[in-house]
Amino acid sequence: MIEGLTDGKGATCAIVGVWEVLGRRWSLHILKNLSTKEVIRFNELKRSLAGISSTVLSERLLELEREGLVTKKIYPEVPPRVEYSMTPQAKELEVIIKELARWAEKWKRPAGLRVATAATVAAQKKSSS
Amino acid sequence: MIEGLTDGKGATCAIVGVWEVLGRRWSLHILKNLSTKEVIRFNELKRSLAGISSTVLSERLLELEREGLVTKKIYPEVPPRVEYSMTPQAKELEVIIKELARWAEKWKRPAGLRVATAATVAAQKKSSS
DNA sequence: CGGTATCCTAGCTGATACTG
DNA sequence: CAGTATCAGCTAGGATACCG
Repeated sequence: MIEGLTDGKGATCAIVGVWEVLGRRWSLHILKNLSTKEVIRFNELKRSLAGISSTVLSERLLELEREGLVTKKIYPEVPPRVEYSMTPQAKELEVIIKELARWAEKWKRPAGLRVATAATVAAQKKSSS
Repeated sequence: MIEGLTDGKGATCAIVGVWEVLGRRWSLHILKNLSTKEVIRFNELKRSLAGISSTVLSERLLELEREGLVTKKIYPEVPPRVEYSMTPQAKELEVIIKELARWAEKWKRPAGLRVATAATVAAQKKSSS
């Protein structure tokens, strides 16, 4: 039984908030890139995420900040400088994500190899009847 | 540095496939409900997920099956019976999700309490200059 | 019972343009 | 540099209807 999700009563769901944010496109990649340096600036981050737009990056960062995973430090200079970094909370999360990555690696099936699906099973039964 | 994601080279990304599936709505809840019983039938599962439609449940289950997290067993009876269950792979994942849940619980901030955001920080600097 | 087929909509996403 | 504003396209998700 997985804790942290409701039993259908609509209660707490501690996971759900983070899950929604992390499930969004780019979130995980942003976190990954943040984990490579202590601090990182907006455009530096953007360059490292080939294909992301300022709009989306900015939005993702805001969401991550709201979830307490990212800290933003603004230097009131011209030109402006903003540095992003991971919070301790995010660093703990990183550990779990690494486990997840290990899990994914462990179970990764070679591309093209498919397990027998229910459809396959059904077909077998049908042809043998 | 989080492993399992590309370095921007477009390579492996073992996590990404699962992540896309798990990030979708209901996926986690389906997994949770599967974890409460050895096997579960379609409509039983549907009833336990108040609000989900057959369309989406079916879709999610197919995705989870493709990711190797769910097994489907079809009994060629009338009326048809289909049983879903978690794979060993999914049971290992469950452990990680529990850790994630513990993490979420640990860092959960009481509703309504907000950390100082960058906007707040900027405002403070501005008013003090 | 256990789905698929179809359609519709909200929201995410990204491109473009602009600003302090 | 570090964003926002605006708009357009697409897709995920859900409602409904139907089928083996």
